[in-house]
Amino acid sequence: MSNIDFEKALNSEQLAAVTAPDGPVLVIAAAGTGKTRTLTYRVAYLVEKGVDPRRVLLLTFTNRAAREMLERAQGLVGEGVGGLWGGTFHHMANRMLRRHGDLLGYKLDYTILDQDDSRSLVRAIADERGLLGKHFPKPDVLLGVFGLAANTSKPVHDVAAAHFEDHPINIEDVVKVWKAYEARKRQLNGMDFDDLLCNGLKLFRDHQEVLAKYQEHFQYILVDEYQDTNTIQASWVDLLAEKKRNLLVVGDDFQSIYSWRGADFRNILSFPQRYPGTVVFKLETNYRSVPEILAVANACIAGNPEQFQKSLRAVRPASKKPKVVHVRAGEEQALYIVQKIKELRRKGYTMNDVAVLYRAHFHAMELQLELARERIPFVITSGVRFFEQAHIKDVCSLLRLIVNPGDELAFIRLMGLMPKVGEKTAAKIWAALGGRCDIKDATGARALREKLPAAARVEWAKVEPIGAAYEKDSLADDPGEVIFRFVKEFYDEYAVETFENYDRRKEDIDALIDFTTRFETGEAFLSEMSLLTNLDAETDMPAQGQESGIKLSTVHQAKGLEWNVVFVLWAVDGMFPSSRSLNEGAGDGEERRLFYVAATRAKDELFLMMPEVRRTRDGGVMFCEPSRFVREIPVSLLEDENVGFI
DNA sequence: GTTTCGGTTCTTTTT
DNA sequence: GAACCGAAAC
Repeated sequence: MSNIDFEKALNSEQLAAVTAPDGPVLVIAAAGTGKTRTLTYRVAYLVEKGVDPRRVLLLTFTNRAAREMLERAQGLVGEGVGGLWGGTFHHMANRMLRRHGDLLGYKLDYTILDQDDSRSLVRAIADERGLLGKHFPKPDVLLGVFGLAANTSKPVHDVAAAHFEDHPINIEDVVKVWKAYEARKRQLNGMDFDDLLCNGLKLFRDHQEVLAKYQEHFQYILVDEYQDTNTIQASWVDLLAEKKRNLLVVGDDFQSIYSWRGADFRNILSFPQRYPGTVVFKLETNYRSVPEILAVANACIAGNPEQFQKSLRAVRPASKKPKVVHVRAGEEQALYIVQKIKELRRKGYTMNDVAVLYRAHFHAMELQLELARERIPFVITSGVRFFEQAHIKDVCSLLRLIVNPGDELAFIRLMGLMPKVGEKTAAKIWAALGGRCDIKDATGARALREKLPAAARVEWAKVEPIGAAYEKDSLADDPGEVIFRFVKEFYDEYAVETFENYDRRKEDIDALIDFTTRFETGEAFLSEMSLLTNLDAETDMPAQGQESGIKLSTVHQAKGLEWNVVFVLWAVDGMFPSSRSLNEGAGDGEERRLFYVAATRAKDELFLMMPEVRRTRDGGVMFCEPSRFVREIPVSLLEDENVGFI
């Protein structure tokens, strides 16, 4: 019943990859060459061939990519793709660990710690050891080191020594904090993001019977963005695919931009050696951008010599050259963009056709102000993740504690909401309760009540009955109801008194409660919430959604997306490439790839913004050098515009 | 000893 | 903003 005309829908490069025979396949897909299309059709092709979709695994790096591909595949073969395993590495690891985590000594209701939780825990540990404040790295820096060690399977000691090379940091202290961090996570029955991956791998390595089951189960494995896999992920896939060897990976080493979290594009380069008999396909025909933009992209990436050679072939007709816009400073940059946007609007572009991309969130500060002043709608993928905002985490803390009574972090957060209770008091009570607090159980609830200060006891009285009602009203399968009652009985009043922007926060909370209805257990909801990014929140949360407007985004978050018109902010040395990354000493290869990703997002027009000066905090100015990535592009490929002093 | 509050400083990239 | 620091208040 083949009702898909593969030959008509795909070009010859894509068709070859889609209909590739069984065995290892490597698809090198340059930007805009129909990578998603190819993967989607590959899924459809397999299903049409009679493969049971439940035995196909599709791994992606973002939830968005997973959803997009599943939706598109469904469009092709209808309900036929139902049951396909699709999602991020973290999701898949979580799915397996929820079944088999007990083999590694976890209780199956373990909590997933997000960045914010990990940070609190590390801070608390450093504080207890008197390491906070003075010459000791901040929690985020420590977590970066721990994470890199985990994702590259290297000892923390070595990674820390390399990272703090010429700084007087006591490496032994760093290792001690790490050990304590590991122990505390165990105690509270929690895993951070890296633990999900590491334990996912450990599960396969240490438990042959589990591995064998999944090896047998998955007939076909497809991996998207393979250039961004780290050692752990690559090994995990290798184990899983070992038996059937029907592994198809897609990627582009030019777009590898996650080495700072352990990604190693050598995984993709060495794939043919690791899998003898690999068939390699190259997709180089670019449908997205006009030839002038591709010429700039090709010229830019030529600065990175040691990569797979490939170049983007244009099919669209000639158009305009990308523009380098010289402006005075950040404010003028914002003014120029606003003016240009108005022009584009007159030309018939809608606001959804335009994106502004930048290296770091704070680069867009002036622009945000200017857009707001001009009442031009914009959507921003902000720095703070939706699910990590204080009010969102607050309202979930009760549910978290109920689901996992060992969740120290949830307990401390929840108690911190009570008057006269702060971090210290909460930690003391937690210790007095023996590192566990089950408020579903009347004895547990009483034990807690007795230890609270009088002022807190009054407030707590409003919350406590929800714990008792949990079993009685069978709230276990209704996470939203727990949050709803918590807000109604206690948090709403607290929020009014605490936040000056109560209304906005209340909207978020309502959207969150709405969001929970799609989950059948508290634990499923909590896992999902930790693993979703704010990008997903934007599309998943009804109240957040329906926005349309100019997109403001970091280049990292823009990966895989495209717009008709793209502005790149601050194309100057020190901003893009960022000075921090240059100081890391790893060269500028990754920043160049990032610049390449930015340029290849544009379909019709590309603007590289180049302010002459940066205002410093003390009111002075600092002159900026044009970005080395722009200087490397032959001038004949670009058009200059001098805005001068507005 | 802790909490709370007000002022100051500083922003890389993310599952 | 939000994390951090210091000082007042409990």
